[in-house]
Amino acid sequence: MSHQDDISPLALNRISVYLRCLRQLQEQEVHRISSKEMAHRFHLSAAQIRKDLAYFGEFGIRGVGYDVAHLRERLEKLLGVEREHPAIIVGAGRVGTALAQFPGFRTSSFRILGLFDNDPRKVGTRQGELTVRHSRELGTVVADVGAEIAILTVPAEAAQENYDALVAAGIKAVLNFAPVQLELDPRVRAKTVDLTIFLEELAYFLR
Amino acid sequence: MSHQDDISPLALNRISVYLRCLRQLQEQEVHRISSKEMAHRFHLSAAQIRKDLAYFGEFGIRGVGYDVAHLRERLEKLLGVEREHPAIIVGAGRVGTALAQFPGFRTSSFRILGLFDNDPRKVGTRQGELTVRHSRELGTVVADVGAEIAILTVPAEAAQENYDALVAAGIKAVLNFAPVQLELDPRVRAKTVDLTIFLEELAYFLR
DNA sequence: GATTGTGAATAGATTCACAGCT
DNA sequence: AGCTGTGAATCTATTCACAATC
Repeated sequence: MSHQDDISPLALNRISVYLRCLRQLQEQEVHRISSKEMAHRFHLSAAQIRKDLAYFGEFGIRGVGYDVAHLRERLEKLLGVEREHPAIIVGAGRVGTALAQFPGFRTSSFRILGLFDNDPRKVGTRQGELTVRHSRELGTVVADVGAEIAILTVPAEAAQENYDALVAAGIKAVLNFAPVQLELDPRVRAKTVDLTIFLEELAYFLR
Repeated sequence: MSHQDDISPLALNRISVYLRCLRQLQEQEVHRISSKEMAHRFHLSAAQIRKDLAYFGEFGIRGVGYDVAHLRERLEKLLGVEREHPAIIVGAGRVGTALAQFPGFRTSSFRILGLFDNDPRKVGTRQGELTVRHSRELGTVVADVGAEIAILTVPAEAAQENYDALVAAGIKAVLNFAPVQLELDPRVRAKTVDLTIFLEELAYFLR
């Protein structure tokens, strides 16, 4: 928005971390904080905090530090989470239904507005405030509610076809939980989150 | 194990990806593959595959490629997933119970041998093959079953105390799903997986 | 002839250290 | 006096390109 698109995903993820820290500071009624103090409290690097923030503009006051509320607002705008993002979940298995009812979404900018599955036994069942709809209705619903983001929680072998269906439905971004290398459409950003890769990373260090 | 410990987490995660690809190739009865062909099939980089693999030894045959079954075995040993890893889940909320019954664990080297919560209403309930136990029993069970890895699925405000309890119980590694910056004990490897950070990364690119 | 393994080259990320503000 | 913002230095990762090998 305010800056170029070519920031590294690592730096971008750190911006999210800073935002989370700032929210916590605000709850603790801390109004001002220096990069040094923030690094100390949250086990981060002060130089990196300053570099990351300076990349997007001058957010601090020399000699003083950062205004917590102000910086938080700026970072929320930066990440685009100052407005709501309509989202859907595709795959009403255990993980999909768990996420559908995730209370953290209440305080986030992401609104889960649909939950889909292609198993007729699941279609029509209620999950919290949502009713499972058939995957074939994906296209209509994405258009109707203006869904931008899809969370993909289908089995590995169904991931690609569902990704393709989401692309066709006009979704903008996909968070994929299936352990596959998706063939990506350049118009639709995707991020894969694979539990076993995290566990294997930990396993490597077990000796 | 076979090599130094100072590999980057990125390269390590790519090794997991290669392993996943090799398993898929084996199912398709592909016995030999070149880095180029593998890169092409799975949308990876051939040079990087070779560099990553060569870092741990000479696994291929010049002019020919890699033996799928052999390379798979080597990578499994490398990651330490050729033996089973006893694991527990702490936090029997929606995410914890969904993971407890995750069918993917059946074919993995990770065995979920305990599920814990401190809510007395949850203690004693069954989740698949597991019965929820009270968190105060953590220490005993970790010792009894020799649990190495804990998956932490408690609310954010309870994450640090549960992490500390796991450290005290002698756990070796923790996969944390709570959105907090944990204060880490240097003896216990931890990896935090934060859903909102992934979603915010996607949100940034929505324009 | 084909493909690996690898040093050299490039690109990218992090840390240092201090000039420039408040 | 203290802290940010930043260029320069360092460290790390990726890509290139080719000699070594089958």
